Amino acid sequence: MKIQDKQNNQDTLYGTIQFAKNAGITERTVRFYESKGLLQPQLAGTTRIYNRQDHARLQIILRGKRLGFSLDEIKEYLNLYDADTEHIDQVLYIKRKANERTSELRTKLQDIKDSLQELEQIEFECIEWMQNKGIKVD
Amino acid sequence: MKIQDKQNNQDTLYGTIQFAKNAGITERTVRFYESKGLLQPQLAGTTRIYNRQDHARLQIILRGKRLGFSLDEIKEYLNLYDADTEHIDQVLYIKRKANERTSELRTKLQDIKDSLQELEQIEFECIEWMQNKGIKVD
DNA sequence: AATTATAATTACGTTCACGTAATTATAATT
DNA sequence: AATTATAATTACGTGAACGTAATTATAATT
Repeated sequence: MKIQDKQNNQDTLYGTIQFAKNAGITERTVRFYESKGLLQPQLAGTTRIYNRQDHARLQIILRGKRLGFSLDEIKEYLNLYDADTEHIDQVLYIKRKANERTSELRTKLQDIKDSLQELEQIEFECIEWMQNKGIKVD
Repeated sequence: MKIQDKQNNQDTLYGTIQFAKNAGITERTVRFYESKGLLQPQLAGTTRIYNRQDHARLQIILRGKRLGFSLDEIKEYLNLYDADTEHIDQVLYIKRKANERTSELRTKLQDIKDSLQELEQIEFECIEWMQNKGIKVD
């Protein structure tokens, strides 16, 4: 038996409202993400049921947003996870896309390092300014 | 004499079009940034003249955009640079803002590290898949 | 000075990522 | 079965960040 058996593996389930609240976003946003194909919760009749996988997906979505990716880009990223790899073409495609994303992230990583360094410099100058004025610094 | 003397320090100057082209953005975007107070080029009559400082500012703007900051946030960030620090309140404010920005960047930094690790894992699985199929990998 | 080219100024349009109801449908409770 | 509560479905609105002209003004050239 596989580790992740979607049918038998019962975990905590949530409705749309709780699912949204747990992540600190609105119901509207959750529905919007589903409408864009980023989330595909199970249906109990007409009501949406979100499980832990859905939560994990949402976390990836929110992380992507924090990094400035568009929802379309995030969708592509999610596809790297749940792609059904039957043909070699699929696997190669995923590998290529993963590498592309890696490059983008490395750029952002460098951007952040640069920014952090500048901020450190700014803070240093502030402290220096205060020391020159004879002001005690914590 | 100060190192950076804006009047006497002559460097390469550009008009709006060239300035935009150099950065790989449109004229409209440059004007838009000025209208939002992110750029303040010198005026030769009615024509805008951009110098190296302006270019540096633009690079910071674009970097901020790559990291997903809004133009308003970027504007705040730019203010940390050219704030005229006369009063202690000003300096403390800048120091605090710099620290806030640092925190945000650390979060993004962690987000990126997590993402990079996941991508590495995905790539690994792709390679593994291909090896299992007996496919040569570069 | 008249013409041409360059730059600037309105001003309306657009896409993304939702917000904000209002309405409708379904589920739960009495 | 009727009522109440919960969830889902339209549908119009919004702010950010520009795009895309069209028009106007300024600068450069002849």
